Amino acid sequence: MTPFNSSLGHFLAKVLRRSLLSEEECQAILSLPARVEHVEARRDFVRLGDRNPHSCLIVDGLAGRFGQGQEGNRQISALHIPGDMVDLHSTVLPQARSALQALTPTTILKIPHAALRESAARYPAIAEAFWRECVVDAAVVSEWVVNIGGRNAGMRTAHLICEMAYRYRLGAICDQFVFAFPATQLHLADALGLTSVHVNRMLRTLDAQGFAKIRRGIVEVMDWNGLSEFAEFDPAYLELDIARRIALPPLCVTAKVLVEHDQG
Amino acid sequence: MTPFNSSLGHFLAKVLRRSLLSEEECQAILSLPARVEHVEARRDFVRLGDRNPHSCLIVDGLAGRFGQGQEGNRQISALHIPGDMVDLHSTVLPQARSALQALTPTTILKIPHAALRESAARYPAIAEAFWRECVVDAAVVSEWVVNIGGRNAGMRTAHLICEMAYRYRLGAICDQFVFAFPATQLHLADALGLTSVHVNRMLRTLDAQGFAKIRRGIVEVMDWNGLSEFAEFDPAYLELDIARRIALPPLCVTAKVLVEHDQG
DNA sequence: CGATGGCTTGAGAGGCTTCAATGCCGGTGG
DNA sequence: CCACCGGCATTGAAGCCTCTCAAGCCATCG
Repeated sequence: MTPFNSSLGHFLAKVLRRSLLSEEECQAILSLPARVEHVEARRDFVRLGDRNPHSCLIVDGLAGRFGQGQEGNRQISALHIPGDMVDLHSTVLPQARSALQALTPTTILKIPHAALRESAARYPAIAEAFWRECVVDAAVVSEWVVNIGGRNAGMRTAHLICEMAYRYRLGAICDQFVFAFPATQLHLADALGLTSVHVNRMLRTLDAQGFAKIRRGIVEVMDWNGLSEFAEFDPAYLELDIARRIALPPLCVTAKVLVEHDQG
Repeated sequence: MTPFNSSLGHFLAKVLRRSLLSEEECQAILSLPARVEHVEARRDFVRLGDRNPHSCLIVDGLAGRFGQGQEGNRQISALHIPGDMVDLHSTVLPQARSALQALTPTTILKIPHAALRESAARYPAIAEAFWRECVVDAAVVSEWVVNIGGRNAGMRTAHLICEMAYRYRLGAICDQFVFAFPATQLHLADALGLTSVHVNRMLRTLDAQGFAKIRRGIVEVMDWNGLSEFAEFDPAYLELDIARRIALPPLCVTAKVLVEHDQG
């Protein structure tokens, strides 16, 4: 199994939490053609206005979506972690309305729109799954509006930490844990609509309250209950367990396929 | 032609600016089954967590999407005007993650998911068009993040006015014009992440600068160039003219159908 | 060892909120 | 027809949250 397919497996794993696919449909996703590319930190791999013939899947690293705005005061409107298809929407809307930048050295997989469209056309369930992925992404952005518009700096920061924890760990949360999240305080500031100075102060507060701390790209959650309550965090919007809630045919058939390819 | 279809025509008009559909596909949309419903001001017609079997199209009035948050400090994450299918995403993600509330007395059209899914299944172009509508909605929300997180109160307010002007007039903008936008200053405050007191001051400033004023739900733009430059407004994200830019087969065939039904 | 990038901390300024009071307008009931 | 009432707009004053500016620190790396 090539490394391509194991990355696609990571993507498929997320998709399968939200959509039920047959073994054949899973195979179709796993065998999508793709080209690996490495992007150094601070470089845009999608620029505003670009019309690329492919979507990008994050294999490794961290990427930010920068909304159309002035150069000064850059605002990040989404953060993308490994397994995220950052660009899936470009399949139906090719012209990029926001830039995508690697925040750390990042590996991406470029998947041709033609191939995505082909598998969507051939398997309606895949088309629906892709559509649903876009809808979930939108729900996350929508929650960012609530977060930035409706909460103060401390809660905002805590909420973002909660979201990233939940996404990195695919919902597997206990009271204390650690995870890698290589964003700088400047990145956090751009994502939260704050200054890096103030983000710093909020992080020190969260640490002092015993909730969580960040050191060199490693987040250490010391009190998940306290943190998530303080942030008013409700993970429902991340929709990481819909397939189970929709509960049509059982997930095990497709899960088998997934495991094979993850270990490959 | 029933009033149902003329409302669907308004929706179709927006869709056709972004997607190219055959005459038959337009017909399929126009003949979607639907039920009219009137919602009084301040009432939720979709509550958090609801699993409705239909999507809602705004026929008349104004609706707001309220993100999941505490009751105090309500944050609006989207505003929806006549012709908007506020709920299209619920076709693939039935459980509502945000409440929808009528801000003024509002008329909606409830369109069964079953019918939407059926037409999407039968006409792949319709599935793609629906998917694209969701993606455009997401782009708008994304721009709200940039607006709220990255601009100060004055620019924020101006930017929202620009966006609503552009959406109400479907991009047909001249230097001076008037349009109805029945949001109160409290609604604007909830949408902008400000207090109504401060929104009021910003509106008075915009008026004093000769840009625009709002009186009793009527926006009067006195200097579009000044206003949109002040707000750093770039309408590209609203994607109101993609079909023309994509420019595959000409639009005239479908446009004819549309006009017939709009006048019906 | 200097250069670089990120983190930390302080002091002062200012943008926005909070609290509070008044005015305006349309709707309603006597 | 008029008085009252409720929701919204407007304005002022005080205070806090966050920004700005600035400096110093620490780790990493060539």
